[in-house]
Amino acid sequence: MAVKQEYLSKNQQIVLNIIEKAKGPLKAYSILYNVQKKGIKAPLQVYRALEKLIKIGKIHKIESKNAFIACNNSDCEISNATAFSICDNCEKVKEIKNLKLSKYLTNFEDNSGMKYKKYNLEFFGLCKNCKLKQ
Amino acid sequence: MAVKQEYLSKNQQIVLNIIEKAKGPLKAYSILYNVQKKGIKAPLQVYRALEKLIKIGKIHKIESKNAFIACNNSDCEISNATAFSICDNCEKVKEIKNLKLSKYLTNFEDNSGMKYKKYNLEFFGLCKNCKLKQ
DNA sequence: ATAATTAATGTTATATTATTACACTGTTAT
DNA sequence: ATAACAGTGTAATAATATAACATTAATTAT
Ligand SMILES: [Zn+2]
Ligand SMILES: [Zn+2]
Ligand SMILES: [Zn+2]
Ligand SMILES: [Zn+2]
Repeated sequence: MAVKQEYLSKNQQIVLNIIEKAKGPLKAYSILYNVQKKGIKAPLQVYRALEKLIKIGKIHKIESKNAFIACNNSDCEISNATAFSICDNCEKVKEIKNLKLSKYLTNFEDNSGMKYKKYNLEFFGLCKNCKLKQ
Repeated sequence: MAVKQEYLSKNQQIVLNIIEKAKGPLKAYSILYNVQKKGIKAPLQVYRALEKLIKIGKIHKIESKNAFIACNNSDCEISNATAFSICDNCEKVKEIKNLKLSKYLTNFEDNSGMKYKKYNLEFFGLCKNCKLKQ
């Protein structure tokens, strides 16, 4: 399978680096504060980089948190089929890789027979750590 | 099955009414403008009502749109297990009622054996109307 | 019945998230 | 060389959401 080579611009690379280094999802303005030493000064520069990175599947937006996380799947094709687990307590977020799940949802037809070309699924609960501590 | 009776306050009822009458999801500030004649003056009054209505399952938040829609399921239990279809073109949103899907997701275990107590799923594609017009 | 507790309200101010508008630069295609 | 496109920089502003504080109403416990 031929993988499309994506060249990242300076700002896109800076933003991607910081998201990839982070332990959890980052918010746009937190990214901004962290990259100001690198010359990125304005929100828009961050948002533009985020937009591109999402488009090419390098990162995803966690919608319920307005935050951004690096893609955990080497397979880019799955970027229009995303699933996450989110801990209600410590806010830890993990991208779920599960072929059965993604197949099930990609092939899902609603009652009217309609199929979809993209989905985003967010699961909530307590992560292992937080479950133990209770 | 005993259904817990929920009494809505004045503001909650006003906000619910307008969301239920709407054809599609409403944004918080659009709700605000629409209820100012009824005496609700500030964003916080709307957000507080929304918070409560979400909690009791009368409405849901469409996370990818920051908008709010009335629940389409008489069964309140499903409010922690939500699925929507969203048209990329006309932005029409429909709550998906599908027992198989909700069972599948409610019972889903990730690779580490973890189960979740809540999920939200958003499907994207073209609705029937928009598919025809293409 | 009254005190304590909880839920809701009203209001102002402010924080957070995201986009519009405009001028400019560099790269690729014909 | 010109057009088309993707990216940049900057300022201003729009849109979404919450904090803080004072007050009132409704519910529950004694
Ligand atoms: Zn991914
Ligand atoms: Zn946790
Ligand atoms: Zn519902
Ligand atoms: Zn449509």
